[in-house]
Amino acid sequence: MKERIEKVVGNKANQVWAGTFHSTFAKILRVEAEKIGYPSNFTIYDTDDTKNLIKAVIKDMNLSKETYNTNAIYSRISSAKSSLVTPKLYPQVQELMLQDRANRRPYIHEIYSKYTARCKKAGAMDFDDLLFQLYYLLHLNPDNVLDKYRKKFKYVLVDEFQDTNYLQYAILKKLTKYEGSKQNLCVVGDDAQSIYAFRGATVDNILNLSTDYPSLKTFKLEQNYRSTEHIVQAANAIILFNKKQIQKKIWSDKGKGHKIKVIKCAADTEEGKRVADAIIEQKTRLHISNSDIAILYRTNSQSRIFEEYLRRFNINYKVFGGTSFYQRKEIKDLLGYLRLTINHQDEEALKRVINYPKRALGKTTVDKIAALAASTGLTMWDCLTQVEVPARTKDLLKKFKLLIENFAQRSATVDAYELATYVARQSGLINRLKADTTIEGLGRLENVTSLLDGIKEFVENDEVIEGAIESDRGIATYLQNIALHTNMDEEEEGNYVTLMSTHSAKGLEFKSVFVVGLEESLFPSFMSMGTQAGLEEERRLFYVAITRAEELLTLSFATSRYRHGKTNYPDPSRFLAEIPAIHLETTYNNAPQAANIAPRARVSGVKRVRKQAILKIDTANFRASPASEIKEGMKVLHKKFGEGKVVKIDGARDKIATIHFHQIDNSERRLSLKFAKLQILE
DNA sequence: TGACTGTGGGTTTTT
DNA sequence: CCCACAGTCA
Repeated sequence: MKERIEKVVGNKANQVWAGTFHSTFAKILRVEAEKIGYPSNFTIYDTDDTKNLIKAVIKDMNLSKETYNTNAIYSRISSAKSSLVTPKLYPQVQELMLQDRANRRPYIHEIYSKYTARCKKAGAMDFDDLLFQLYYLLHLNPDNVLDKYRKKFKYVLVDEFQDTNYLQYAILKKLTKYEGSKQNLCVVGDDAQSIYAFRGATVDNILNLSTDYPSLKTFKLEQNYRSTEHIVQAANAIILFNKKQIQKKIWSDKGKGHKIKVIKCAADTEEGKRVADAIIEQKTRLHISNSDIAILYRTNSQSRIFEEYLRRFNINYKVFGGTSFYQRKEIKDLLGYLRLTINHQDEEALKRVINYPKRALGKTTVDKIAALAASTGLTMWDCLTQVEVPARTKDLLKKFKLLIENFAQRSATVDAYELATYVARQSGLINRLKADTTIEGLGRLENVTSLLDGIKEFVENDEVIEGAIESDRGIATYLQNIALHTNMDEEEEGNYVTLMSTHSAKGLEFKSVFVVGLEESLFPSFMSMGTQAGLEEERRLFYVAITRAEELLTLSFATSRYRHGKTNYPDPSRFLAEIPAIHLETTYNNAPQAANIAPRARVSGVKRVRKQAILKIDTANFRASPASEIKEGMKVLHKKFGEGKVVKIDGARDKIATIHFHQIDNSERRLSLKFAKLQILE
């Protein structure tokens, strides 16, 4: 998105804040947190941290973990927050209390309340807090912070508006709807593509818009510029099966195009092979390249089979989403140390690293600390030296505390990369990993190394973000970035087939799309098939999936599938039967006919916007020159942007150089000389 | 304290 | 099938 903006307005794009709701608000909170009683270096709890903390609270309250299922409680708390129900308010909302009582879980409000207190004590916000706390910041309006952001964001644009929830909309209203506001709000959305109801998104936000903004102007975008007619019409036909929808007729003038192909397979493994076969065929007969192809599936675990065959066929691919890099144990361990270093109160981080690598501080000791913390109201960190334990353990605890304090001291003087490297070594993590010489062990060590590389890259990114409140390269900002990292961030230059979940594919497009695993219970998922609303959301998801295709759409299903240790024999998805036969190349019940794709029919289309090429620069011979020697008119070399000419230098103390880089995209970039590593060429 | 073993349960999508 | 967790024993 930022790259597209830059193409239109040039370098000024730097001044635009563009990001997810979560990342944008986290950026604000990083500056304003202290106004609402959080430290500015607050931790962001991810789903694992959140669930672990909920588990701990349930245990502390001596409630049965069968009745109080962690996932159920989490979603209860999350939706309460997303509807602006505070822990205090919760017991007063009859509807919620009645539901809880009906489910025999009357103590949810207490868990919610204790959970919230623990987060606050730990200086931590969960994903929902980034919205919730921001709302309260604007609502309580200390130091007239509301005015500051209203002035700052004179124009607000929201994409994929159908996926916003009540709370996000409430925040938007705070920012754009007030006495004297120009109400410069522009939203783009499609109710047919609403696929996040499970996390609180509501189409009501679209419907309420004209009430909240009476001068609203609506523009219907009914022309599809992406796909050919068979695909568009099939999509139209499918969405008609939903009762709840805003009427519209999408059309395309890109010609009939290819019909939709359906592949029937005897087994999930065969599906992998047949899809790989079809990809080879498209590549050779239609000259489609890897980067024009995507395989979309309902669940991330389906990727494995396709990976296997793509590898076997030597087709380059990249899997997005799933268990992300940042969720791997070894990565979370190192991040845990870093989190604890910048925020000692972070309980989840402390529990994670206190005995890893082994320091003889096991369950008994940790339980004692946790109990003391619960009874005194102190944080676990403070209890490290207070808890009553044998003298030997006392020493070990002291040593651990000193270790972390040493990291913290060091963080004041070195950059994030040096700190992380130091922590990785001094904590014993590296040695522990090195001791494991299995293939997996080597992989884990490699992961840690590439995490360190990532931090290095982050530190060396010296471009000035204008209009940003801070352009911070500290470890706190780094941790925030990765906590809110989306899998779009992983997109990189290269000619690979894309493998991702249908959810992740929203907003993207490919010449050729394979939607796989079209079986009852899988797509639609058995989790949502039961209710009309659930089923309609699955159908919208299918709608999203097939409308990613520009020219070629292939659907596949298997009649037997191995899942959770058992072989299942699913029926084909009902969605297949909802596609009018006229758009299908073959009826999937019959044996496949010979493909009627005209040979050498070259596929055309707009090239997808890709990340700009990264210059290959000989980093081995790169030697940064001292900032003080950089003068206007000099020719300099930058590790990422290549050669450039210093156009001008502004500022007295914090000097900012405007440099014209001709190798990368012929643009001017403003770099802070405080951070910039430039080598003087002449 | 920590390694080891067996049991049992869940099982989707994402910030 | 895979993971988490409880219980056992040195």
